[in-house]
Amino acid sequence: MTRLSLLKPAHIRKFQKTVYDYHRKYGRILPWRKTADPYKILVSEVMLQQTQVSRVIDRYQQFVNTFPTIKFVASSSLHEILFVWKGLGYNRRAHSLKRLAEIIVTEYNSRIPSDFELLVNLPGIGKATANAILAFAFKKPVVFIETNIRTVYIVHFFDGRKSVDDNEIYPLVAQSLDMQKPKEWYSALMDYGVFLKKKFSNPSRKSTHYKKQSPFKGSNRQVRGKIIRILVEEGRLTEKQLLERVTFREEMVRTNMKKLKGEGLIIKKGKYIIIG
DNA sequence: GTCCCGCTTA
DNA sequence: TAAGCAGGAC
Repeated sequence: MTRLSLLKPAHIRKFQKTVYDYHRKYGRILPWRKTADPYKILVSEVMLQQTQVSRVIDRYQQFVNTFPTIKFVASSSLHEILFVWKGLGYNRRAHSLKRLAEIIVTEYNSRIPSDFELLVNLPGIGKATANAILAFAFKKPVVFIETNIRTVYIVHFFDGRKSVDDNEIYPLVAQSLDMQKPKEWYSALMDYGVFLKKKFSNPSRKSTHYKKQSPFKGSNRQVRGKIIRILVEEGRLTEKQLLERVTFREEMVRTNMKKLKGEGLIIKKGKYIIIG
């Protein structure tokens, strides 16, 4: 247990200066930082879940060009949405985004809520994403942690520690938060975190939150990904055609088709299987 | 706790 | 070849 729970004001100012100095010199220019549209910021946050910034930039541009407002997402088919999503991975996010859009259009008059409880109850929006939307879209001084933020605090305040829990980090995030400019502060913090990660070879491994992911090759994730990709490209296929195209063990393909059907990502229409 | 995706970088 | 990614749902 650390006893760093209360920081001195001078210490806080010095830390903030370090972060802001880095940001002034090396801060990233990102398309979703140029807009004030909460919808577009929400799209970026969902895309950025477990996905590198460099891979999101083009998809984000393409997505907001294709679907300029949340009404376009709500009224488009999942197939149209997945067509733009293709290659980003975690296809459930695209499904969540469509369901979320339908809820916001029908229940919230097409406006993104600026309330944590309302946001976090939307499909595909958890604690981190809800708070990121509040900070970046509504400039609210919320306290939250994601992987880059975690890295910064572990490096600066837990040097020498082998294991750090998020509950030890939250008070420090709260105390060092720039209440006047939460959007700029969190942008700077994340940019700085990316830098520290390269410099110290992923300090987040010291987090109790850290977890290594299971191998991708031969996994259900790979099979699911392939099923979705082929259906997005071909539009519709019979079960027989799909089994021919997805070159994995037939039993494994059938199992994953059932799961995808259960989740609403694919459906059976007549003799064809199509994107939900 | 496990599962969900696919790409870049080292 | 492996690591890791502006996490979420169950």
